[in-house]
Amino acid sequence: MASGKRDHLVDTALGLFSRHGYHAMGIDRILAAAGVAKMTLYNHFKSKDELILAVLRRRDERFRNWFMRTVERRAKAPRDRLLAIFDALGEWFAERDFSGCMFINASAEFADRDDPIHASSAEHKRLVLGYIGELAAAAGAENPDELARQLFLLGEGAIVAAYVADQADAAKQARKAAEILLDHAGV
Amino acid sequence: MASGKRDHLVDTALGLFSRHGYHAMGIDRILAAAGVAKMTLYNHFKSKDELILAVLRRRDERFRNWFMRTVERRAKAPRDRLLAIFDALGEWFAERDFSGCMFINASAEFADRDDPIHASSAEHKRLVLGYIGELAAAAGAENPDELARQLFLLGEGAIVAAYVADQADAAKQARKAAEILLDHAGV
DNA sequence: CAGGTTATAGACAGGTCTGTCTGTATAGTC
DNA sequence: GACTATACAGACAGACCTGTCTATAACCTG
Repeated sequence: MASGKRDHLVDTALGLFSRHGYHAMGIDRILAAAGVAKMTLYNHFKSKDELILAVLRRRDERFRNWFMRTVERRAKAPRDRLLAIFDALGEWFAERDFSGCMFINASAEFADRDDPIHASSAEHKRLVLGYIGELAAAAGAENPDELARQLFLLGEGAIVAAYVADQADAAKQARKAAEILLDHAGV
Repeated sequence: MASGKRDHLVDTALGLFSRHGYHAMGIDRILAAAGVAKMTLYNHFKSKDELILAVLRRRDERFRNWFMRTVERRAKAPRDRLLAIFDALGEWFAERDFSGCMFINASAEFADRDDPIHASSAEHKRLVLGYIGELAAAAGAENPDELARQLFLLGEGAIVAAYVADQADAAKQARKAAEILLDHAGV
């Protein structure tokens, strides 16, 4: 094993940062929860910020894998896959410990656009948008990029509505709006 | 004057929390920037959290005033006002020190839904949604509440896209999508 | 001018934070 | 069995945090 400890540390930190935020969750509590010594952390990471970056990389990888798999499992037809985006979001929002999007939350805490943590969050959003763009292209939309950006806005809006405003059915509303946009885009 | 110091303190804190986040910005820096003594703060507020709540109340009041005034100044016809929502957002995003939505950011840092700060953010979003609902009703939409919720999602999505993903033209994209939804709603 | 309110500066307590250091133990490899 | 890498516990430094306290100064109001 290259480093089972490192993996375990990142996993533990992922859960705690997600539920409590990045500044509010201290290193010591993460270490205690993971059962790992402090020097092990600083052996693998230069700083807390680097641990956060590793957490975000893992979250990006896991989330997008789960998201794409769920969309493609739930629907086969290209148009249906674009709608399944919102079914997947609905699944996510319904999780018992749903704590919003780790990347939106990270950008809130690391406001400087040049901060690597903010930049990493931006990159995640670009990748999600890119995936929606692929789906839109596969569906033969007239302007796939534009359609993708509009569906992306609905998705991000749904995340905020579900997390901040506690609107449990935000994903359903977004789906209804998406249907109208798909009709209009000739999909 | 009941308390010019208190007002000034809240204003200063508003700017600093907005630009740097709530946990990252300490009381001492706020006091130094405001030129106010610590005891003055704790004379007016029981704790830092109460200062944050006062900041959010003021931000809610100012933002919604500005938002409604801008929408109603830019357009007179009901349908145009629903679209002017996104022009107003575009204005906001273009401000030099645009730092995202203070309420979305507050919810990110105060994750517990029972936290008064999170609850206050939820209330702000409900009020914004309510205003859009009024505009949709005035425009004679078939289902004004549903239309309002969908436009609200586009607006929140645009905020995230502009702030997290650095999409400067998010408001324009949201406006295009909104036009399609308005057509469909018979407005 | 007197009295009370409100502000001031700044020390202080007690806690928490990140990051460093020491010395020990465990486990795998030559 | 010796060597090396990795992990351990826990003390520690130094900074920063919130919130309290004291003692003094300014400013209205009567």
